[in-house]
Amino acid sequence: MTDQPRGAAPAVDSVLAALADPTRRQLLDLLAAQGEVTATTLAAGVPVSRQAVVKHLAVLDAAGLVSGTKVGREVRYAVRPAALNATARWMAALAADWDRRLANIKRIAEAAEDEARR
Amino acid sequence: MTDQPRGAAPAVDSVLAALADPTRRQLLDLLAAQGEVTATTLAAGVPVSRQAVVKHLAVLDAAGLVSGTKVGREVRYAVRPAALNATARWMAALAADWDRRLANIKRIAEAAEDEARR
DNA sequence: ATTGAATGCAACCTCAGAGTTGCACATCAC
DNA sequence: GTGATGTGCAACTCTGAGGTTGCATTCAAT
Repeated sequence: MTDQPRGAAPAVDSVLAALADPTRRQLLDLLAAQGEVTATTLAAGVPVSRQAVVKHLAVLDAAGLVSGTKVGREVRYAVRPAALNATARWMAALAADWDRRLANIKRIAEAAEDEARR
Repeated sequence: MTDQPRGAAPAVDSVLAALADPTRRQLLDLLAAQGEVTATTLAAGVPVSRQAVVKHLAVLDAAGLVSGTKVGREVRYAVRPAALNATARWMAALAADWDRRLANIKRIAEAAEDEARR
């Protein structure tokens, strides 16, 4: 039931859901600061277990916000700005659309008021 | 609890949490399309009860995305683009910051590689 | 080959929030 | 006034996300 009106809408859905969690935002911050690190390393900088971090990284990965690269026996995660950029643009477009519609509605309302005033 | 930071600080936190729910996004869409409507009217265009809609509107209101105006015995809700705009800007800035950090990290990594190559 | 450290998988627990129903309280229309 | 319509409040259910623990597995290193 998750239809998105805009055709090119990527996974705005999942990006928003991913960003809604504060722990995940913190993880993204750590990732952006440290570049490529493993889930175990990240777990040290966050008040949850490694497993929880892994789950969060899976969500972020599904949203396209991070990517994992297997290097030997460990997995290095890194942040990917593309999906965030896309969502930011989507959001800005949505805000503009609201503005447009509101202006239109206001215009109609004022016209109706003039009509009634006569 | 839910104190409303009037004016600037739009609590990106609560905006993201509010937008994470698909039903709330749908409600925002309906609101943007119809201008000022009541919760009862909105409930007709969404597959949940009026009470559920009221709760969602409360969340959206706390995030600054909508505002309710009491007119007689009914409450007209309308969309407010400001908070969304602010969040979009925040997100774009965050993406830019990630880009900056990633570029920096890449530079450092390449320098280290050169160092090791000698 | 064995040992140690890292990841992956799975079962389990807990609680916030999405949704419902029922009823009391306003408010408009007559 | 009375009746009808709309809103607000409260109790309740229930699913899923966030978190934990335990163990199996993989890989590097000596």
